[in-house]
Amino acid sequence: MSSEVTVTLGASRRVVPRGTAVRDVLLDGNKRRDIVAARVNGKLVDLSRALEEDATVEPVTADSPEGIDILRHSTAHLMAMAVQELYPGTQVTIGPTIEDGFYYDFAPKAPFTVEDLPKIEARMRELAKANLRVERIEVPRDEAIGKFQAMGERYKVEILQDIPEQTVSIYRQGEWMDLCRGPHVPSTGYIKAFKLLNVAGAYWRGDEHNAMLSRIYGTAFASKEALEEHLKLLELARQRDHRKLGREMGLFLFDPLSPGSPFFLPRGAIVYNELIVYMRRLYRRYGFDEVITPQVFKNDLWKTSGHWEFFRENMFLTSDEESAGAEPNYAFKPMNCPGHTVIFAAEKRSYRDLPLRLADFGRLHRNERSGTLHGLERVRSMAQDDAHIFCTPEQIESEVDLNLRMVREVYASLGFEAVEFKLATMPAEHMGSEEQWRENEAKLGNALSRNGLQWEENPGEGAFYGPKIEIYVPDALKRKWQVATIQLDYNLPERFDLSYTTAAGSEARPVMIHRAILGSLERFIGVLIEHTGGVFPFWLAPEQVRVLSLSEKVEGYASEVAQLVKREGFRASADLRNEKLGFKVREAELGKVPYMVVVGEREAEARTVSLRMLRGAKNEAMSLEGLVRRLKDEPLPG
RNA sequence: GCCACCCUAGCUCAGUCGGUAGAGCAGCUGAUUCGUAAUCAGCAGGUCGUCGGUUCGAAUCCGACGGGUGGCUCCA
Repeated sequence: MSSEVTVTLGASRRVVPRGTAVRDVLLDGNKRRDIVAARVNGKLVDLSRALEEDATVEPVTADSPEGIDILRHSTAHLMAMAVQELYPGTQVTIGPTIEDGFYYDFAPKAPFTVEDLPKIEARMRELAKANLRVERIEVPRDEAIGKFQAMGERYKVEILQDIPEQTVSIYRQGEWMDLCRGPHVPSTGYIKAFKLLNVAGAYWRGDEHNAMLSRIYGTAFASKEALEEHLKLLELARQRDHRKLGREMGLFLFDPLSPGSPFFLPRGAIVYNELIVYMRRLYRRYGFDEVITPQVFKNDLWKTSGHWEFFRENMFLTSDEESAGAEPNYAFKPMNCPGHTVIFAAEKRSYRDLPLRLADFGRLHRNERSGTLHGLERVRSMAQDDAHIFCTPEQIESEVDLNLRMVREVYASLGFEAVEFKLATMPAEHMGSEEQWRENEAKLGNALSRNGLQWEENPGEGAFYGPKIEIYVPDALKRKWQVATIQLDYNLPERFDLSYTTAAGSEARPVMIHRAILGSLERFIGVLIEHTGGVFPFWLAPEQVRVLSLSEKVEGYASEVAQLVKREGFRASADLRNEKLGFKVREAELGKVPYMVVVGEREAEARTVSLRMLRGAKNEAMSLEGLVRRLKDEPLPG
């Protein structure tokens, strides 16, 4: 074995003694704090890592995606160190980086509160200033177990026991150490721009049967400026919160008398109904038939469907006189599917009837746990643009394709770019055989790939009756919400003993596909508000045109213009109040009315209007016919 | 449901050490008749989320409950 190794650094190549630290070839004596780690033969390593073989070495800077991740992870360690110093007896668990930051879960003697954060932050700053060396130590796994056991860190011991490798790495800074894969920044002085954001409860390993830990969220950036910018962005996102905009724009409200169930006000109901109108147009084109089905069903239906066994916790139960004060004998529907099987089974079906696509905007009620409710994005009362497709096994692929096309059309026309596709696979609690599940998962995965869509697996997240394609879009704070879904189901047809007559005259079992494109209209509207900042496309705007009169003298003309626009089928109003124009413009801007039509004596005289578009600085004079033409030219999707 | 926090006028928020509440906006009334993001003045509006406790006295301290916020979990 040679005592030297060849290092490739960009275009140059050098020979250095074996065991030379990455830092020495990369920094060459320069004090550069922007390089936090290195990539050696493609693997991320510490700057202190010794080169033991020929290698290509690349610097990882703090502002690169990998670099910022390392910086945040090191910040999480710094936080854990500060916490354990300040609160002796607190155990550490895990502290990963997440999008835009990091968190660390602790098992403290008493849960942390936000008041603890400044103190922890202050200690972190001291520790950063001390510029402690961050050292990687590799030890046999069993030795590490003994070490952490001695430290009383039973969560770390549990983690170690699940690690298959015989050697593990520990990172030490000062007296403090933590089990960690690394890499990390060379010393705590690298950590300059960070902030602790909030505290939250979190179960150990995400399982509610386990202990409740105390989680602290924070973030770190390569520079103070980048941190400031991020905090500003968070603030802007809060401005776009659909709950805030919904109240300000008069779209909906919530009342403690029905927690988690929105009241859509006249303006919000317009958005709601226009979305339904849009979907109905698509249904005609894509071949769906709309049905209207009951709100409550006897328990027998839910017992047959499996909801009684798998979904009862989430159902609102109710009774009629037959229950005679005993157990509730009815339940509000949480899903439309069982009701649709009733329609399918009501007639003798033939292969000629398939695919049968039944769409339903029926209201659904789900008793979601109180802590999960979140504005319009998680509600207890909702309607979906729901449909169930009954088809032959051979039709599955073309039906899934049809719905994927529909998903793409809808999200493209509404301007959503960040759409994520996932394939949710068999959950622990499920109906049907594993073999059937795997086969169906493959079918959905193939459909996604066939349609040229990027997708990831979401293991164990399928519905209890089948695997599903889930489509996610983000809200203002980048939280991802599932909107559309396409689910394969062999189980309900089995449970309801559904059948159709084949061409050969035999009886066969249909397959059901559950699907929604917008998903819950409530959630979709919530996400749409945040996506658009409340500035809806023209066709969805609750108020499309507002005529602003300049003075009492033109009241009549202003009303006439508004009437004309209304007769043409647009949602319009006239602001005839005795207010200054600037004030009326301001209110229309805040109300996000796309067309502001200003009329004064000049316009009344010439029978014209002065058009000001929302967020548009200049105004345009035009005839009444010109205005109507402009409105009619506004695009309508579908 | 669990952990932390919050709840004062329709909305956004002040309210010191425990001494029975205050602003801006919105609303109402009046004046102003106005050219592209806030005209002026006056009036009215609150059992301080609810219930209980501590105290001579509670918006303020403690507890329970309700609702909400951020997470966990669940899920469209």
